[in-house]
Amino acid sequence: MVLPPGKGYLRHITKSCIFATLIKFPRFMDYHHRTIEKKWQKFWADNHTFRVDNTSAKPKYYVLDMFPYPSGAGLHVGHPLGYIASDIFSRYKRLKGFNVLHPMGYDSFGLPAEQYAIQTGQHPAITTETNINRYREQLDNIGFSFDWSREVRTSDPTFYKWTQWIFMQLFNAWYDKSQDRAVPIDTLVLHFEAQGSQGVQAVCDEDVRHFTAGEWQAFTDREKQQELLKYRLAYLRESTVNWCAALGTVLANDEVVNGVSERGGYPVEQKKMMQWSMRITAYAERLLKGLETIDWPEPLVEMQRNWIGKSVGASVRFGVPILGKNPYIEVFTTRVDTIYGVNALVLAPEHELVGALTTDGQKAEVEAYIAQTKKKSELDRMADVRTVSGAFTGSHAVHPLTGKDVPIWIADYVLAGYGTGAVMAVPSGDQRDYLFSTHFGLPIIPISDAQQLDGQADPTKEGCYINSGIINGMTYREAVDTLIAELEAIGAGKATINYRMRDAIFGRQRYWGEPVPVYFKDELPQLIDARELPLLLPEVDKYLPTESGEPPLGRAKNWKYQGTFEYELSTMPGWAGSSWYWYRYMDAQNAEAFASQEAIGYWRDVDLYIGGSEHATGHLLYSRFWNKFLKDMGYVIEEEPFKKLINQGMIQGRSNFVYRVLDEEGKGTNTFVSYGLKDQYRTISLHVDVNIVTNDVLDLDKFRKFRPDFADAEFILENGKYLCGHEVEKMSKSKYNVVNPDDIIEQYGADTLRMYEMFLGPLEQSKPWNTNGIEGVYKFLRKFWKLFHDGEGNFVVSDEAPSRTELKALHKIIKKVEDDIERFSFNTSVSSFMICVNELTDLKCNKRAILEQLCIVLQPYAPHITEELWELLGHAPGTLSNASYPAFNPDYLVESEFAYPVSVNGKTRTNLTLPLDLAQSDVEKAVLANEDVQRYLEGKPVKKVIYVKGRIVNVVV
RNA sequence: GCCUGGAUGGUGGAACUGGUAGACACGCAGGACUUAAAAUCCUGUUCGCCCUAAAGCGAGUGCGGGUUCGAUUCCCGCUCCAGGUACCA
Repeated sequence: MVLPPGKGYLRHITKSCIFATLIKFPRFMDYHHRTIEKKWQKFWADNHTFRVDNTSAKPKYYVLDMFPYPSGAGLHVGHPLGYIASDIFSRYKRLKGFNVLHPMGYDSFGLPAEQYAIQTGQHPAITTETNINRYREQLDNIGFSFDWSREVRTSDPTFYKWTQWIFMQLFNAWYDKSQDRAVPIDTLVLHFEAQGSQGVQAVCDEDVRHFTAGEWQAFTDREKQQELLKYRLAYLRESTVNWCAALGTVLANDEVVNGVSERGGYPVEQKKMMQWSMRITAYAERLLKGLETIDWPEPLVEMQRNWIGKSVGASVRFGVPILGKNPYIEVFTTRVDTIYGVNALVLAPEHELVGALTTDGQKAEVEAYIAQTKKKSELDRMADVRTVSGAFTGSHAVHPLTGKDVPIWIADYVLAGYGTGAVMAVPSGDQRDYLFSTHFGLPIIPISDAQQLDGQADPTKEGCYINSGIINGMTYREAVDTLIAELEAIGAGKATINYRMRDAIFGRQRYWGEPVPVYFKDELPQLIDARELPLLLPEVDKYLPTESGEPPLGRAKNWKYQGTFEYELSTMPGWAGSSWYWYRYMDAQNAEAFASQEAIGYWRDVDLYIGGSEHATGHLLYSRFWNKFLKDMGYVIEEEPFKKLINQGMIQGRSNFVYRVLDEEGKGTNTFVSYGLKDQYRTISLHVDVNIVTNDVLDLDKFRKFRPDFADAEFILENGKYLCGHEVEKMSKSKYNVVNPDDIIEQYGADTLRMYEMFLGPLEQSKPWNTNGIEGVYKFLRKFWKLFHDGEGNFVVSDEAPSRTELKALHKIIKKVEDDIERFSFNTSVSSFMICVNELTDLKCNKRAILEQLCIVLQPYAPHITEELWELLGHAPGTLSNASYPAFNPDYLVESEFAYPVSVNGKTRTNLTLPLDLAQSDVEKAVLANEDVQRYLEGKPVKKVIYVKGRIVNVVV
């Protein structure tokens, strides 16, 4: 007998079936997933089956999952999807003879634990530890082949020591454009000492000073440090942050919704603060170029490209005599060819020159406008994107080529943060400029004979230029080259590349993160001594900002460097630890380095990385940046860290509903009507726990226990059942649609869960979780188990030589699974396993030669049941994990004949079995001789016979 | 708006290079075994028409066109859905 899933064994032997049980006993050998899975999980852990060495004669393969943040809610059934896929791949690669690194760890710094600490006073380290233990238990239940000896936790001092160490390397480096790489800051100091700032090609702040070697040497130490900070890759910068006074903290952009804090709804203001930043813009071009060398999903590559946002154009200086010291405004344009169509310069309202440019007469108007835009940005500015607004400053600039006066305006359609925060308005070529000009009655000058200006701008590059001075009559390409040359000659502009991406802020006014290994001396940041790493996170009395508005670390008592100097009080952002963690797995215990050169030399990069696409422009960009930096400094080898990347789809929730009948007054009654009959009543829908619903049929007893007020619920059934409605929503507790993998495993086993998650559909596709259908996979495993057992449940395999049909079934699956795994099509493998086992069941095949090989092929998907059967087959326990994937022999699949579908004019009419080695003329003869074919030809003359060997025959009349 | 995916039975999905659309499952219907249930097994299941049945006919992969002997697959135009992005000069 087979035990009913999910229920206690003895509890379910009712009186009436005890007799039957006694007769049929003993049936020990039934598929009993709970004992089997526990047994093998313990065996793998006790024997360190999946521990991997950093040396091997085998080729290396590194399979990485995006590590999780251990949240208090634990894993739901959606989380392991990617882990299961990567585990199947890892196990497969091991069978294929690779030395596979497949580790797991925790991204354990983060906001939720801190939030919990603020509310309860419990130290985030304790919360985190508890959550990690829960995660580990859940992960272990699924039977992953992780090498846990390499586990990392970003919040562990032995880990964040190296995060801090990398920060120090970034602080001690600058980007030399002449070598196109980062180099130690000492080289810059040497340059300054020898030649001053002359000839330095750096990615740096805009306000760097120009000085001679002598001047440099005469600088005070403080001046030197101040200047160097403008070059460092980790540097301090005044940045605008979302400051929420009520919460006393800085919020991330996604914590601000409609101008107020997501939590609590408090007002948020833009505040300037000194912040640590990372000069990621130095790597913009390499980050862009690298995308061509990696095998990532196209949408993700596209997202990174857009994020980096490269645009090629020119910067042009318009002279503004009244400005005095630097008498010009610089604009960036991708269409320098339209420069003769300029009718105005438009600056962002926040542009730093607005004050100086505003004449007395326009002052009131400009100030009113600025006030208006400020208010607007606090509200939802996106809403009225198309409203044209602006104000004239009263000043004029000089067109660099025509010498004519160009009025200077401000308008909020120009963004302060992009380019130079100023544009040259060309209404004939740019729709925004067009709307602006028509609104304010500015002239619109056509600049090309191909332009059609019927109520809108025409950005065409076709035709020849008109009204355009030195480029009149030229085409686009000629015009651009001519203009750039001319602008350069007169010192009014040059070809420029602009990137949308900006330097990343690298500080949070939070507690639960890595302390920045910096202290302040004379208000200048200094690194602590590397030997003092890690700089431990100090204890605080509360996890809130101080009364004076400093971050929580300001509360730490006696927390001073060498007892004197103030430490940096902000901590690192969430992405710090995750920007390099894959290297730590290579050599997780190393106390001397973040990983040894030998380990890095062996593992090099991640061959396969699986994770969600939500990290497209965060983690995946920062990681590539840090990796390139570490490579520049000679610590790592590869330019790109993740060779191939796959996004697993999101698993959404599938909610179930019951329908409560309402009485005449619209009040809820105690009666619930089944889904199909609900339209006959006035009802209100209520979420019901999906765990008490099977195939949309409600378990009435469980429902009565679901909530106390349902205890006496009555039902209007259809066909004797209560059917629930359903809807796809986010998986969340409040919607009662969370499915815990532990429950599934208890009922059906980990092997079933693993296979079912894969069976659900293509890995990359998002889909709702629906437990309907899991029975099919469970049945499959029981059928597979039965192949090895007789009707009495005794393990019986035969040593007889397999038949050709049996060998064909086996080799079909060997080939199919190999092909499927290589292209990450795990769902089709599961189907094929089912087909294979169905075939072998029909053949009553229990031959060792077949079943042994099948165990190996199935092992990556269902590791527990296969290990058990492998042992029963007489192999040493645990050896299945290191078996060799069977070699595919195409001979077993060769067919001598094929049942051709025969179609007439493209419509399939009949099947005809013909030898495969028949010549085309013989095929035609055979087909045309066929009765069915003749019937469809209706005596019409045959024009042509299409014959594709092994595929189809098509008769055209 | 723009970029990127996607749309196939009652449901999840399959069809890999243009070659038998709906594999494999779920669900449903019917049957066998059973006192009964569970489990297991068998049969059927795209839709419509016709029919006692067998068989047959027609339509069919979001919609409309096209290329081709042949299109879920390639091309053009559209609709809807999902994700990303947003006045980026």
